[in-house]
Amino acid sequence: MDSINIKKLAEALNLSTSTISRAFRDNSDINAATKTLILEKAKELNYQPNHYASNLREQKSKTIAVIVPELANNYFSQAIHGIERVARENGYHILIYVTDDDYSKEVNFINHLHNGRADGIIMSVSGEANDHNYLNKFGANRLPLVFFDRVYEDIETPRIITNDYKSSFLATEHLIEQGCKRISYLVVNKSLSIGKTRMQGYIDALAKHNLPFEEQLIVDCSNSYEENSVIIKNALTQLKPDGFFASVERLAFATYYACYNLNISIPEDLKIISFSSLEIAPLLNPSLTTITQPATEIGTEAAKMLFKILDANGLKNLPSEVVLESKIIMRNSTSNSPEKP
Amino acid sequence: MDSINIKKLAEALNLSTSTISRAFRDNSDINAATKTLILEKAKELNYQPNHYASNLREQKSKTIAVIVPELANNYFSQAIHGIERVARENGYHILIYVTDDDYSKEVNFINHLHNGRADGIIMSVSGEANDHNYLNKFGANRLPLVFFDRVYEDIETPRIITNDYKSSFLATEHLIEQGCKRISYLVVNKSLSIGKTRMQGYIDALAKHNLPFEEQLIVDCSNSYEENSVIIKNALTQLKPDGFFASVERLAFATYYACYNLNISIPEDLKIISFSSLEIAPLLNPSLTTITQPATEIGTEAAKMLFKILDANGLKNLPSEVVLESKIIMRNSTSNSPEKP
DNA sequence: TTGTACGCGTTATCAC
DNA sequence: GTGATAACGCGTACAA
Repeated sequence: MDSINIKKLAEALNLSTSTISRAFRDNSDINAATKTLILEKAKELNYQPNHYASNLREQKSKTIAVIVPELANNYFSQAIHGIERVARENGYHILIYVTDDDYSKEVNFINHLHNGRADGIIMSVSGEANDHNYLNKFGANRLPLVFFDRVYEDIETPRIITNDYKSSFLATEHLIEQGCKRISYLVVNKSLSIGKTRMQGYIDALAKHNLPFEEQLIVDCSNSYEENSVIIKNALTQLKPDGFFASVERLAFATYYACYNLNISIPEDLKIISFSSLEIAPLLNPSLTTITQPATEIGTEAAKMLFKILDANGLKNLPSEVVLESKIIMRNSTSNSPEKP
Repeated sequence: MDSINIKKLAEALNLSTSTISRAFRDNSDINAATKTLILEKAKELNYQPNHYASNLREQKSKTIAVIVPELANNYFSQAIHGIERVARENGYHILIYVTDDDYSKEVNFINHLHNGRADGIIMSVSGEANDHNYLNKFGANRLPLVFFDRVYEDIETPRIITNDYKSSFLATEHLIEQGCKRISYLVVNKSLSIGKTRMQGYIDALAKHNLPFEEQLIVDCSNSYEENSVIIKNALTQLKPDGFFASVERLAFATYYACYNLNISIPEDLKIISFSSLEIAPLLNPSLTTITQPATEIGTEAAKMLFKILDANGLKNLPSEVVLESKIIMRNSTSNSPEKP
């Protein structure tokens, strides 16, 4: 491996390594002429300062890590896209870690990242049912951390979230206004904060409209497509709901399949509204009424927040929470007079 | 910053840094007892070897970079998911770069990556219309590189692709068999290899079935949703095709919207088949007939290929091309007797 | 404005 | 089996 380094470049130009180094930083004084000379030669020889050496020297990595539960989900892809853009604009790179909703992977990732590999972490969490204390053991050495969407309530760190309670309330109210009397709430894990918050909106909307709340109408689903299929079919046949409020888009899709299967027609027999970032929700059969979160913007804001923390460098009068607005977009899956769009 | 390092850990245990270091590698000889002692203390003090120092020392980063044109696309999300899994299993991390189909960004990313930040690159290219020579200037120092899906034909490096020609041929034939006489081919950039290959399949299938090939039936679209909307509407009204073969899923979606708008009914008036990795294609209205690429598997194979190269360490009798099979899944958008599924 | 010299945290080599 | 030491490539005091 005869790759180029600062020393060789220095020799080639008959200069010292420090001068070369200076040519690549903005702060140091250096003769403009020598600087251009160096940069030219560097380009010619394809030299770039070694990232790891710089990092070691400067004790920072210009890298942020992004941890998400899954990737095959429009919401997270869009969020990452937002993060990537902001990161790049700031000269940062992003590392991606997928937990597959596995708490132990999350813990592993976080632990490993504390070896200097990243300057900060943006995470949507996976282990709400578990112990979050692993995040505290780093003490003051914990990397700057920003939560988005799925958060640990008991961990003190900035978070970017959406107004889930209000959206859920309005979503449920929308179903009620469309005539639903027996609305079921589909959730992946109702003990998770996000599932809980959304459920509370649902419960309160029922109460406001004097509809009884039945425990059994809370349908707790899993992460497995097959299991959900069974669970949802059972819910449909046994509970006989006339409305579904899905807390996650995946559950709406599973419901569509189940309804096709059971010959239940949406929206005549069952109306459904779902949290979803799917851009082609209008193309579904029937088009799906969604609560759409500003996914890209959430990513953007999360990244901006992280950079604020990194810039602040200890000063801690930062906003601890940013709440963005989701939008309810009404379509045929909750319509009373569905027509082809 | 009083973070822990190997020296402090050594002091805390009254050992030398070398011994500590040994405890963390698998190869070196070390007393089992001291090793467990060290690992325990390390855990207690939350010590991990600094990644950048190790990298500097070992001249490798245990990191691979993934460059994709876009992220808000099921295909690439799934591919990245596959890559991430394999990388993690090999103890590697992945950096993500999104070019937004901008050639200059791609060049920038590649250049920057050659500073030691990554050990290898997996890329789906963005700049086919441009000069690919920038990849050659690194000479023997070029990082190991694997292309997937979108490749530069003139760059010699392993690639993971799908049998696009055959799929396209079969897709077109399928439309013909369903009774289409006037099939239009929707492409984003017909000069790109992927657009070209798919087009050739289309052309040859027409020929086989004695259908005339008309230049104007090749509809060249853009990356802008608005522009495509206009282009496709024009194509529908002016060319009056009875079949669409979309080389990219985005164009199929745009067609759906256009047809809703123009009151053209799919599949009665227009049949459509598209390359797409959308998992909920069955839920569209009507359900979309797709050529589905094994996206996750492509990612997996690309990553495996890269690791093979990294392991081979120069030995170059590696397969230069892996071709995976796409599947055509027939649904209602190309059906002659559509019924609700 | 430029050069010298040291150290960032780690690991490989060579002693012991 | 363990310790001392040099080197990885770079950036910055400090000296010139």
